[in-house]
Amino acid sequence: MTLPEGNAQAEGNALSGGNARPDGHSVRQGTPGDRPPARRGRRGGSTASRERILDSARRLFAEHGFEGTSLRQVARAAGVDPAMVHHFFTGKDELFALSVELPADPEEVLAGVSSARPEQRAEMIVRAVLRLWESPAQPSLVAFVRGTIGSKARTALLRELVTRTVLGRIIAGVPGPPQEVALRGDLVATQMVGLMMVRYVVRLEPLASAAPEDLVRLVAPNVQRYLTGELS
Amino acid sequence: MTLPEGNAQAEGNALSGGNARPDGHSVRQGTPGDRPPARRGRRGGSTASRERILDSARRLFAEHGFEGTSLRQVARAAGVDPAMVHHFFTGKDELFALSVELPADPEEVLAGVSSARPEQRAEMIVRAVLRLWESPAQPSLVAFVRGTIGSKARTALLRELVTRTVLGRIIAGVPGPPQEVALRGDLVATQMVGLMMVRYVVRLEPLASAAPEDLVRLVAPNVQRYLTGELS
DNA sequence: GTTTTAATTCATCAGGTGATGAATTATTGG
DNA sequence: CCAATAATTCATCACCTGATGAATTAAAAC
Repeated sequence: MTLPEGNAQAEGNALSGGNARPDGHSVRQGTPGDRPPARRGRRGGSTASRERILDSARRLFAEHGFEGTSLRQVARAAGVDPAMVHHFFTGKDELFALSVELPADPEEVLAGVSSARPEQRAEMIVRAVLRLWESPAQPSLVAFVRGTIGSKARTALLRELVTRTVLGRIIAGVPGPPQEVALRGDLVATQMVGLMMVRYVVRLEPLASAAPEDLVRLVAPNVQRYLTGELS
Repeated sequence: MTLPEGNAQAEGNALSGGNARPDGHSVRQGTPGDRPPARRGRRGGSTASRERILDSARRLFAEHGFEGTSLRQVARAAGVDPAMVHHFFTGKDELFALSVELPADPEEVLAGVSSARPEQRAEMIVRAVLRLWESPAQPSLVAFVRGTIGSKARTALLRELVTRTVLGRIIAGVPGPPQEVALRGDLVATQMVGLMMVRYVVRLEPLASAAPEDLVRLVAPNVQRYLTGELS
């Protein structure tokens, strides 16, 4: 339960293997399974380390959450020295923020939603959310959820983000007293959050494998009721 | 962001403060703010340490998740030596399991649901879930969610648990082909999970403060559609 | 009243953590 | 060609982690 399945994927990088070591610094005789100690200094060719670190961070944060992921794990998965993480990023917080920051602008994802007539909005919302989560941003989003839910402080940030940048667009122009409209927005959030959690995080079958179009058909009517329907 | 707000609540426990220390073991001169080093040996009076540890564990797991919580934090919050945690529990895993294990038997919570006619089941489900989460079990449940979502492995356990002990009871007797019925169950899960997340974990307002009866009125119809309604 | 058992603390271990500063090597600009 | 800059690794630091074994004290059992 505690072991984080260390698959280091040691990345060959076969350059001219100069084993010459003129200074007897310290031969570092690790267990015989170690790879040779990786020449120092800048490498030739393309220099993709920064991106590799971000990719690994995304994957690991998504699997183990923020505190469950160490910088050394990230570095190992990226085939890179741990100090590189600090070379490219100021620390774990920045790394988390950059690998996990909302990988899509809500403004863009919900484009058109707030200008559509409220009576047709639900389908647009469901479709937009599914399109986002089916995109390459999915690992980042799962990471975002995992890292965010795990801590009370970060959950508070999420609350602010959702309230201010998402819900506002969803309920814009919905008729009714403000309190009631705000509640409608929360109810929509209820359904959408549950959909994301069950499909992408917990992955309940058969829903996790259902076709997006089917889900729109199934879920949108309920969302529409929350938005503009009778709440008797 | 990293500091876990160390409120140790140092618990007075004013017994006869014997500062006598016949053996010069090692005087342990900490920073002057330390409380005196707490006589050894068994204490008189009631012996509630085990429960205090479990309480603190629940609170901290709920706030910081599994890996975000250390045994020493738990011990400090409980006003107890860290070794006590290992005295009462075999390790962090057992502590987590015991402080966080589903604090209510699903069989009991969903009592009657599977024997009720499917057409009336939704209201019972919503009501049962809300009753559970409004009960004293709420902190444990939040802890369960936080600790569970934070790791892929534990999420898999959650998936099994939900599939086998919850969804089965919910969809028992619902007419239709098995695949479709299973999908209905997942859709219900979608709505209920979202409700719990938004109301109790993320705490979006005004929904977080709404009266349970209002929520039943608002949410149950949507759940009923998933269970037995037209899924056009 | 003595023995057994349980609760409590202390000291310590081996290892992991995030972070830093220096050394080494390549690329890039002049 | 040479200087500046960036990428990479190494060797650490101070600290925190989960865990263990022994010592001390009280309560329970007899």
